[in-house]
Amino acid sequence: MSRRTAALGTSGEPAPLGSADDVRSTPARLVEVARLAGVSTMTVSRALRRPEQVAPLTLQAVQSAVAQLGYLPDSAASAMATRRSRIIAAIVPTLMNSVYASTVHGLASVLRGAGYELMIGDSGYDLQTEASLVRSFLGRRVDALVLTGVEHDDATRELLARHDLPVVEIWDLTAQPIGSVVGFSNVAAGREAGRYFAQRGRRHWAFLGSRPGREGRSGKRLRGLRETARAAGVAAPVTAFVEDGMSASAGHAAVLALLDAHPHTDALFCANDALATAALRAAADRGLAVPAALSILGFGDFDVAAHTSPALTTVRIPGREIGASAARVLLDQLDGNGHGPTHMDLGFEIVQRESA
Amino acid sequence: MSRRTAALGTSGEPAPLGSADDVRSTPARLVEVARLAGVSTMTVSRALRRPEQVAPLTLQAVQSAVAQLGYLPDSAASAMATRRSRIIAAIVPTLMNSVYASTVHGLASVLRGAGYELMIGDSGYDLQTEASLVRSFLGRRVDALVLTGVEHDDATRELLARHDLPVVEIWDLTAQPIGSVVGFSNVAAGREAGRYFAQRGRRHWAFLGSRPGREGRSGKRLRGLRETARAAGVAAPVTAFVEDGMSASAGHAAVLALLDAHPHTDALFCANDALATAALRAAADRGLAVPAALSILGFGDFDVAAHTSPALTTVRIPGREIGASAARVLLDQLDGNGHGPTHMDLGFEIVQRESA
DNA sequence: CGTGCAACTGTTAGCGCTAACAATTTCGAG
DNA sequence: CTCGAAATTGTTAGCGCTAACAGTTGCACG
Repeated sequence: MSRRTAALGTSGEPAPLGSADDVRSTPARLVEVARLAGVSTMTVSRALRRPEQVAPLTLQAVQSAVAQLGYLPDSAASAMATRRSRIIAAIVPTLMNSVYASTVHGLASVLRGAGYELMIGDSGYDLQTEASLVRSFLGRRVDALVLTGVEHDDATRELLARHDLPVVEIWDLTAQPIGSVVGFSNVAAGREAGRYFAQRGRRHWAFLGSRPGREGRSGKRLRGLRETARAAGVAAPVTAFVEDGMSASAGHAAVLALLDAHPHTDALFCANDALATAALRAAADRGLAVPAALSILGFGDFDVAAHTSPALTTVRIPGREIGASAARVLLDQLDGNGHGPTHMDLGFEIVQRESA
Repeated sequence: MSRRTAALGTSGEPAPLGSADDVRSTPARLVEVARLAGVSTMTVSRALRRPEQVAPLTLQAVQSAVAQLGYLPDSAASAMATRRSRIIAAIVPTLMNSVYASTVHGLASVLRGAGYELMIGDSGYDLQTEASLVRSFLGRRVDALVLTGVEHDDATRELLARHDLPVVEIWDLTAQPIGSVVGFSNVAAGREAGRYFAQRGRRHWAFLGSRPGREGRSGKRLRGLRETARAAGVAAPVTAFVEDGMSASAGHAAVLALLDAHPHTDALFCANDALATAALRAAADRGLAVPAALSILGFGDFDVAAHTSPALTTVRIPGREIGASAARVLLDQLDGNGHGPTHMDLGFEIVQRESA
């Protein structure tokens, strides 16, 4: 795993800067299309948005004028007039993680298909950043908002209370949603992890997660694990926490400490696969066979999970489906199909590979 | 690597849907703030955007009115009036790949700091999709555009010619840029890969990439590799292509075929780490020791690269820096600091791990 | 051959903000 | 004091589009 700069390439192609030799004025407006087609602006507007309301000949005239001028409707102006921006915003903790990336992808593809554009913000797992993103998005007059998680800053809640717009929280469930919820039960995932350990005769469980400030998603998974421990009659799981839930080095150190303090540990549930990967290395460092001596169960089914050795057994979350469903829920509400806030549990799945 | 559904969780919390008990009218407008502060709308507008141009007492009155009403400026209206949307759009091939995700992150953080919002589109490596995204973004009147790669559909070029706005192409270099370019030389990267092989005494090179329709980034890397082969006096590299450049299974099959047809191959350069990972498995299937019998060099330094066994030696691209620099280039142009189109070569770096 | 209605097109007003300029106030120098 | 420039505030006129309503036409029907 050594890392060395072997070469730095900055040679290559030359840098002449060509310039367009194409003369053209300012982009066309609706009026100009109208003038060229010999109709009123309103007719052009209609021809573009509800062609069936316009006489075939007129339609044709408008279309050819549009083509000739290369007219592109100004959606900002349209947004002003209709008070609908046709923009939906989503805030995820990070884009670096492929699971959230698939959620975003699911959102974007459904929304784009319905003529909406997606605006993405990444909060870096920070609730204040989230609040400031929400503020900025509301200023942009987005038509709806997708938030990851069910924990939010007071400022966020206040803002959302003032601007009543469809909101969907994803990646978790809650009894007090802001609007709709599309996710899965993190508590149930923790319980299922426990059941998985119990079935395999594991008696000394441990949990590795990010420090639970308030009860975040990681904390809920721990709660579920604890519940199962109680029910199965095994000791309460020992815990280790890291500040930065995605830091491999911090995770590695935390696991070493945990294994030294609790040498009998035979099952470890990690709040995400980045931590699980670190745990794998820590186990190797201590000479523990995985899964023979220690079962390691990850969370998230990150890209890396299939490529570690041993390959990670992990909890898979249907990220893409969450995004797609959230998008559909919002579209339903926006199209006013009478749908109110929705509650969807999309579940999860334990993907068994080698580590547990 | 077996994969089995061990549990499907859909239990958990109940689903009561709370509703806000908070009465409030429509969100506040500039006029209302003005009324409350006892000044004209223009003064409020100024107080918000150029506080130094407003008398301290007035400023205070405005600020308290803003706070009291929870006023959020409508940036859509502002965009209309100023003809600046303060939105910049970026199109990347995919968000699923962490290298593009870091580019997006670099873009977003610099832009957000300057009061711009980023709108993201993923083209799925398809030039027509890119064109339709460009069309949609231009309709949104984005202030500037970031495109990945230097190959574009004619429709894209035509659209951009009509709407003259700052454009930056990233992740490659070219002698005929649309506007600015911030990237690295894919040809040079290929050449460097060859040099790396040559230094290690490899004589039978191979290349695995996506089918080069026109000459894409993958094709350029191959070209560089070929040039070095010629210069180093080794045989031209044998090649294998896959349709979907990210498909592990297709890559796996292609490499098996290649190794069977050319058993002397002792060095393989893959156009990305997903393919390289597949190659690693194919080599194992054929009982080839990596890197002793076969050097495998990847591209991209994906998350997975450090976790394969053997760990992947790969070409690292400064994705985040590309994004951040592209953002700065655009901001410079937008702020009219006299900067014209820019050409930046950010280079790359071979990260030596174990596979080559 | 007038009437009524559907189909189509046009007119008016305004979405919420800001550029550009006009008006007013302030204040120090002379 | 008086005057002019600087500082501060206000007025007017849109940005490019569309909702809402007001024509206008064509045509079936009695």
